[in-house]
Amino acid sequence: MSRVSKPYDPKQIEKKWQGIWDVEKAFAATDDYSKPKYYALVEFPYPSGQGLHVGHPRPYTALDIVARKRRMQGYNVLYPMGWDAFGLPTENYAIKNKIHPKVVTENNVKHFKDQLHSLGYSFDWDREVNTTDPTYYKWTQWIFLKLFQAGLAYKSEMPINWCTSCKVGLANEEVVNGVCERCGSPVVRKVKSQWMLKITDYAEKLLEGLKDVDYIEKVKTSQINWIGRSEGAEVEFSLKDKEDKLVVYTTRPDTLFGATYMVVSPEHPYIEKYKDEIRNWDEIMAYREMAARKSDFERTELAKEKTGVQIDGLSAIDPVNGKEIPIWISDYVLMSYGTGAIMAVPAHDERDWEFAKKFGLPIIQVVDGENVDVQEAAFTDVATGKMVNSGFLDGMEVAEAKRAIIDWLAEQSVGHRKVNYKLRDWVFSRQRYWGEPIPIVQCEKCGYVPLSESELPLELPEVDSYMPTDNGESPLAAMTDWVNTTCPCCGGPAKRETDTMPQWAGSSWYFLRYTDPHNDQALASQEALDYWLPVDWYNGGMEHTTLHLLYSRFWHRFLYDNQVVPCPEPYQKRTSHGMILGENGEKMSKSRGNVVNPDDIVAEYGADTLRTYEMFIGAFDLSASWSAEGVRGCRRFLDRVWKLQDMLTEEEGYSDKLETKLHQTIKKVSQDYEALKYNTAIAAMMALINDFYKENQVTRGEYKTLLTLLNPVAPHMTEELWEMLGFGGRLYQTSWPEYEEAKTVEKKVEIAVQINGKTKATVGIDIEADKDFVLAAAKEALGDKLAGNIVKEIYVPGRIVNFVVK
RNA sequence: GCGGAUGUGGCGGAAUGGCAGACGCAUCAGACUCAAAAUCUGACGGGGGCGACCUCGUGCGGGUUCAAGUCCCGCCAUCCGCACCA
Repeated sequence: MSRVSKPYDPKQIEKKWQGIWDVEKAFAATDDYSKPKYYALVEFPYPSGQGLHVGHPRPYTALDIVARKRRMQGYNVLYPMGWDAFGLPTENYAIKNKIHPKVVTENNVKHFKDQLHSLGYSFDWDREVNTTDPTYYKWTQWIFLKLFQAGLAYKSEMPINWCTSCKVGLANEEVVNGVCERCGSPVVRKVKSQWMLKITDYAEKLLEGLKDVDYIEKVKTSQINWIGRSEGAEVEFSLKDKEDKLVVYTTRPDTLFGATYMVVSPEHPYIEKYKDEIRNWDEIMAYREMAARKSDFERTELAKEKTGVQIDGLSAIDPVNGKEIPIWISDYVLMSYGTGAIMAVPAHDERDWEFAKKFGLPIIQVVDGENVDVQEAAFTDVATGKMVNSGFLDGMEVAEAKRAIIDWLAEQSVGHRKVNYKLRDWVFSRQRYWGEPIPIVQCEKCGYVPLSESELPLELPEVDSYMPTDNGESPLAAMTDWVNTTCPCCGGPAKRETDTMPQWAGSSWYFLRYTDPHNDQALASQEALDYWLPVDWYNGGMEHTTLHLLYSRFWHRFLYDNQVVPCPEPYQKRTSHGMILGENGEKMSKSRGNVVNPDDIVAEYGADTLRTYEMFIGAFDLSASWSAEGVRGCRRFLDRVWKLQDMLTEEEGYSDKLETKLHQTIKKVSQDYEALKYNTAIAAMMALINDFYKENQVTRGEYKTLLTLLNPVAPHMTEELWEMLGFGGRLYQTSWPEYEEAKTVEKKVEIAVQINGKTKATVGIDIEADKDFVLAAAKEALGDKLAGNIVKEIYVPGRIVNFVVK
């Protein structure tokens, strides 16, 4: 009892246990497929030159807790880690410092791995993957070939950001306020032929698949909105005195009688086609050039002043009433959504209304409602309005009118029902060096020809310069002896594709590789895929909710359709973590000077403290600000757990006084670990040890339970205590503690006694007490305060009594 | 603009519609110490009262309910993403 423990020394303890776990291969997933499996996954990091950020350990610790708990519950757990190592920053660093990106990557990976290792994660390091490893990207290329063969990869003219001074293509991120980040010169959109993946063919399947998975609601909503399914109609407007039709997509075909003009995107092909008949060509070209300088985001901003130019020389005919209406160009219409042309109904669409007001175009009301004046504001309510000025639609409700007009359009062969998606095809080409080569050659005779599987991996050649060439081609284009090859089809001369794949490629299937990472015959064996898939729990950042999550679901679904993987959806459950901000509540960044390095925290307080703090910092799915004081508080908690050994008694069971509390804590911690509520789980353990301190004693049974519950959060110190105190075996191999529901219930409770909902007294009762007894006790407790007529008596067992008094 | 979220003490944050502020931090007081640190114990939303107590209080304005931080309607403010950063 009076023994004084040696001080808690995380540095020595953590190193010791990390070594033991490595030697014992404590956390290796086994290939014993008869055991129940659990696949926990966190997004693998991009190994940047800055090293680990304190944001990384948040999700890694959270799922480490789940993985460790599952192992203690008898599961065969797969909790892997790897490197998403292709990418722009590495390439830019390599260019600047004249070091091969492969070397930069190797160094960064080593640094990251050391850092992660020092945090004691239970990753199965034997299954580490790296997207830049040719034995890995062989299969990335293999999947691309499958997509190509299925007709889902195609070439298309797409705009890239083009720096007018550097003469290179830029990523969106490298364009700041319309100018090049490096040199400050204007950036324009330049059209280039690029590889595209037809993710739009999978829009419906990707939407459907969401019904069967357990994603947190906001993630599901984001995916649904990103896919952006809408139902409407495609309508053909004839060009006056021309054969061609101008096709528009609209969700409001019911308002066709109100169309007073049309707007096409400045890039619309008809502008070129009818060049000779356009009388204000110079004006049109000037506008187009201006639009090319803006991003889609800037172009479609509603708040901004509308701009546009009427095409002088072309006009359209409204199919419902034969009226001739003018055609304008404006930058808020994008070629990438719908058909690149819209019919404008200013009376019932806000953007059209603003445009019409600015340029004095007519506004014709076709839906009527109460107190509606379309000259004052657009009327967009579809639920209550009735059709007017619309010929045969007059008097119908909007929904009814939609159906009627679509039927009519179909009868007249000038339109049809159409489902449209906001989702756009995936631009899969990058004019960069540090990415997977696209395994395609272009032959003059045979066109685009895929390499055969036996030629994979197509490795990146060594080049002298990683700079993109000044004609917008990838650096690979300068490697003539690599580029010039023979056609696998006809044996004639051919050229290799010089664009590389985007970083998204490698990360779209990495979770499959973890199941069987060393397989050289397939991306993974059928048995491994059948056993491990789907991923049971995948956690990642909100910033990956739309792109990465959707891209990887797309690839997975495609592989399922091709019988490569056993299930249609890759992830059974998806959660998201919040960001960790600086002490000042702002995003951590070098320029703000508020960056915290996890290494410093480990050195000063230990990995267990860092892990505990990051879990305690706040609600897991919300952003939270760093607090140096808060870190110290968590270290103090661990110190208090450590010093409990001085209060240890010989008893193996729970003390009578704390038995209920122990059962409650086991229940609370077990449930909270599953529900992303790590902060309240830790709070519950803090409250428990506060009770031990009050009693100034802890039994062996109680201490064992506490150490087991805390082990997933603070694995090193709990394992050390377990060994020191001779609790037997390894803590990581111990089973998870059980609780009895009946023993979590407090026998005596204090309940609130209210009058008209305001608490006036409290009364201690036995939980078993019946209603009449409790009401009587409550009345007694209130005494004189209970005056007037009791209208109603409410008793919520174990909670509250409320008297409604008049 | 489109989409997603958030708003509770001095601070981070707890609260299946049922006693708002668990747990932690900071602060203050006490114990220990020659002293400090560390540690242990206690107090800790605002206003009022010597006091058992009273009263106000969860961004703002309404509403539903015996009872609202929680549900509904309307605002305000802040943060994040937007397809070539990952």
